[in-house]
Amino acid sequence: MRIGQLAQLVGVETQTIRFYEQQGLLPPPDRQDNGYRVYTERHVEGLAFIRRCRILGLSLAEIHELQSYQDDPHQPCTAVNALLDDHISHVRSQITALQALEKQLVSLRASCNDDREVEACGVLAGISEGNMHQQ
Amino acid sequence: MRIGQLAQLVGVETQTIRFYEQQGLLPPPDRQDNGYRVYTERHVEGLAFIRRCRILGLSLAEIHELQSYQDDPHQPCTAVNALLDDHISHVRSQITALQALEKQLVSLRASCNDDREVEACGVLAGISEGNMHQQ
DNA sequence: ATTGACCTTATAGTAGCTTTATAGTTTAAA
DNA sequence: TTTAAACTATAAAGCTACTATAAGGTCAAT
Ligand SMILES: [Zn+2]
Ligand SMILES: [Zn+2]
Ligand SMILES: [Zn+2]
Ligand SMILES: [Zn+2]
Repeated sequence: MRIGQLAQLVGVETQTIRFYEQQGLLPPPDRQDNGYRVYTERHVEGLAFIRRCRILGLSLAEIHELQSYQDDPHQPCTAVNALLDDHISHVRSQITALQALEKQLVSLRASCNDDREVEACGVLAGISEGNMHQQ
Repeated sequence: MRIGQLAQLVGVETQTIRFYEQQGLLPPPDRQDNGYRVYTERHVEGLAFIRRCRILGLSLAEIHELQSYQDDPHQPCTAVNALLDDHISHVRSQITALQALEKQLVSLRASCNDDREVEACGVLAGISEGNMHQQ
């Protein structure tokens, strides 16, 4: 199968596939005489794996790490589990930070109703005053 | 005041100040004969405003928009409030997405205890199987 | 005279693609 | 058969918000 078919099958753009190949996440496929890439079922699986990892928010580096574990299937899987644990705590701290941010934004927004002039806008005043606690 | 003093006062790096100037967020200051930038109190306020906006998660484009409102102080402030509302809903949708993600990751993690081989790792199997719903 | 701290510009790197430019190949319609 | 659409290729730039590096000019003190 050629790159366009693979792209459609997995639901990515062709450039993304070339990009993953360039980044070492997808093995370089064979080429036809005209230089066109030829993909196999293993590439479909590999690409789908990458995409599902991306949907889970894993970075390309983390995906690369997972792949290296897959290449050595008789190791204990503690490292895989640890990678996921790290990622989960990463996601959790993002959530916490965003929730604090939301609170701050909502209280800022509450300091203005509409029907004012910019000059007297509670939002702009709130930002300009700067009695904010970081983070 | 020169760029280093401004940087220290507001708590950013000098390159960041030049970057904001280049991006049109901070007005170009006067120069000494030797080419050194000379800043005034207005630059201090302007830079502090930018930084507080950044802490609130506003993009440079959004900050630029806010500045354009400030330049026209007798307009009604509805646009300012609307910008903040948009930003809040943006933040909220990020939170929602991350919470869904966390749930997915936690359930994936629960499908493996340690003490398995990579071959049998519940996490890797869970990703490879691909019975995930997007987003 | 030379060290060190400061300033200048220009350029590249970060993440994960997307977009653009330019060009060659295949396939189908006219 | 010609030609146009659709596909492929590579290389390079663009996106965000900086950060880092390089190579050099300026200034005060030693
Ligand atoms: Zn992660
Ligand atoms: Zn307002
Ligand atoms: Zn926003
Ligand atoms: Zn496991």
